[in-house]
Amino acid sequence: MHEKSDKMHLTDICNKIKERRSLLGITQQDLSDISGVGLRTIKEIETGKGNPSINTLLKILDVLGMELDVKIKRTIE
Amino acid sequence: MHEKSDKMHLTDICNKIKERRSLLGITQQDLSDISGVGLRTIKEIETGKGNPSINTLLKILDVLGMELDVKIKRTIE
DNA sequence: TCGAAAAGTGAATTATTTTGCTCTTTTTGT
DNA sequence: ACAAAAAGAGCAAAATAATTCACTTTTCGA
Repeated sequence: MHEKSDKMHLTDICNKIKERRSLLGITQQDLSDISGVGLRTIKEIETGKGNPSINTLLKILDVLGMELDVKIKRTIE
Repeated sequence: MHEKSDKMHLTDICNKIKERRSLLGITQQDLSDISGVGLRTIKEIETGKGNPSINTLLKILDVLGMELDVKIKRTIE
């Protein structure tokens, strides 16, 4: 249950990255060059096979004009 | 500029974890036991010396009743 | 349909996180 | 003030992320 919940979250993040990059019309190579994160690492993340460190994630999100937010869970928003 | 911005974000996250745990009145050891993340790792994170992977962060946040959100940056909310 | 660009995969290496052990320092309650 | 509990740190081993290089597959426009 825990594992699954974590995985879901992680894949959600990965999907958002992939979608956002597509929307911006840049390639994985572009994202790699600009963010300084290795191309292979970006590929891993976008195919849901990665477990990046926060710093790696932040570098990528920054280029995509996105940010990370930590908040208290609410059952009903 | 990039480094600093990233660091700020990371320390923000670390601080929120530390504060939230205190609020809940549990020890680092408790958090370690419940989340399954090593005590040393939790200490590292709370003292701002860590760069946890997403999975590690999610395990901790889950116990603390918190969640991660990825969103588009807005200059003015 | 073709060919080029982009995306995905395997293997090997390097870098970093995660971890436990031990010890010191700080905090907390009585 | 004292003792116990909790938090912070150094060290080294194990696990895993990050990176490079080479190759295959898929996507996409002319």
